[in-house]
Amino acid sequence: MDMARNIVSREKDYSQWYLDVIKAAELADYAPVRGCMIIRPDGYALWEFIQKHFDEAFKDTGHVNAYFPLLIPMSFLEKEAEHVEGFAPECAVVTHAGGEELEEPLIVRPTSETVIGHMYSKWVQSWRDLPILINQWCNVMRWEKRSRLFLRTSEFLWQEGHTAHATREEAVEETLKMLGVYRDIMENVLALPVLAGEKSEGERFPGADNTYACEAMMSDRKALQAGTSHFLGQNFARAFDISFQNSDGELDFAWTTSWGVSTRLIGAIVMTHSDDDGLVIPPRVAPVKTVIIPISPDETFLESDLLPRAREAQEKLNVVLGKRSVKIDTAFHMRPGDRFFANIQKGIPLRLEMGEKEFERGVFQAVRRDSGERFDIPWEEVEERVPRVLDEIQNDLYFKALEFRKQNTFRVSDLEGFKEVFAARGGFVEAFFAGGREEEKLIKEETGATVRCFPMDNDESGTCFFTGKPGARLAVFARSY
RNA sequence: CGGGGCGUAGCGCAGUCUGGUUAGCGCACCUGCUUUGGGAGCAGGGGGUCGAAGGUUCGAAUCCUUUCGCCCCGACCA
Repeated sequence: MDMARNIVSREKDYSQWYLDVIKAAELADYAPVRGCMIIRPDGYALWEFIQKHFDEAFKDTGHVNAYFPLLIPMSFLEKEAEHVEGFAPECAVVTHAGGEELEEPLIVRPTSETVIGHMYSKWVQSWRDLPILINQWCNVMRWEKRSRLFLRTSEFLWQEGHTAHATREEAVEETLKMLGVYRDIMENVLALPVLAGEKSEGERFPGADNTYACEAMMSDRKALQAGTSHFLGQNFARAFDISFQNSDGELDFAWTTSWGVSTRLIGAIVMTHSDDDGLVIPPRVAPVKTVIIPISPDETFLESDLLPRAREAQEKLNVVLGKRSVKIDTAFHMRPGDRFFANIQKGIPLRLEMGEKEFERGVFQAVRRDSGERFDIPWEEVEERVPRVLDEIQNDLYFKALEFRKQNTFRVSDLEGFKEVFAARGGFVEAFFAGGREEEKLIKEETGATVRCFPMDNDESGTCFFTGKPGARLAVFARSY
């Protein structure tokens, strides 16, 4: 297949490739305001599908949606010491409104722990009021010095879950449960293999006792934090006075959690699955799962034979794959080559092409976006075969990404081996690590790599590669976005 | 916030050093004809206050000053 002429190769310039893919697929565009982006219809449709899967899972685990305001009194932020320190530098502040200077400046929310904490303190009096399990879908703003479409923009869309519990155990369980929900959807729906684990001290959410994250490897071997779940202890409950009377009649502070995934996931999909021809979307999140492309120079033949066939297949497939998931390409003003490329760059998982030759044989020529593989699907088998092929694509994308991660994950036991990996092509490095903030900083200065997480499903321990201390936990290091 | 690069048609660029026709090329767009199974061909056409402001000059896309914006690379972050 010819190289796409509007997309630079990954080999040549990875970050330009990323931007080219997004542009070619019409996912996003730059906004007139620095650091902000426009999410175009195809990008937004992808976000809606991502949202749909997460939202279902939140509701299945007992959460409900609500909405809290965009503007937060500046003083709220200041109630939690670490929180203000972490977020103040990147807050946008509203000082004027209605033509007058405000008595108290308002910040545009960078996250909502503070307002939500304020409200929870009103809503909670008794242990019977707990747990509170609320999620909100909204935009947030964190002023960024350097932005990148989907990965880091000043304004972004996300979901933030905020829960309050009567006991520490329950809150910890919630934190880990939601991490598991994230992992499940990322792997099974977005086809992103992720490492779920605990963050290091230096990477912790400002104000949290503990932060957990799902870390994914992009196709340039760098890590991307795809979602986080925080155990906030009683820090915010103390700051906002979320107190309640327990069943013994004693006053206690609630235990809270928060967890979020954002439009960054779109960036993760792009950088995990796409290739030099453009976007590749895993079928389960693809707004358009299959496109039918009737091809003929003969208008009469198109109208009387090809299009009716195409519509028939579309209707049948929409029943099995979901409403509106099959599109018919009717861009007949374009030449066939242009039409193929347009659909390739859009990342549509499967194309069903049909011209005179296929028509005579009663088949579609199916072409997989991920592998380029072609094969015939007889008309009468469409409903049965297409979903199966889409499942195969979904599966193959996941395992291909998993295999890539495995191939680029290295176990090291000393600093020398550690440096070698990052001096070469980079990747994930597994090493026993017992250092703190200082050691992390030194490692970052020397190699650019940071602790991505201490993976959950690993209870090995060994000698720290950096400090030589025994009994160290296994950490995964990488350069990251 | 530091380093680098760039602002000329929707996109990509040339022209700027060395000021001087009516500011040009490719792609895209519009019209017509011929085409049509993996990025078509021919012909015609539309589209620009050369990022902005000030200055030098008979004359500025080009020189000077100021300014705004964007992209890339680093430090900080979902």
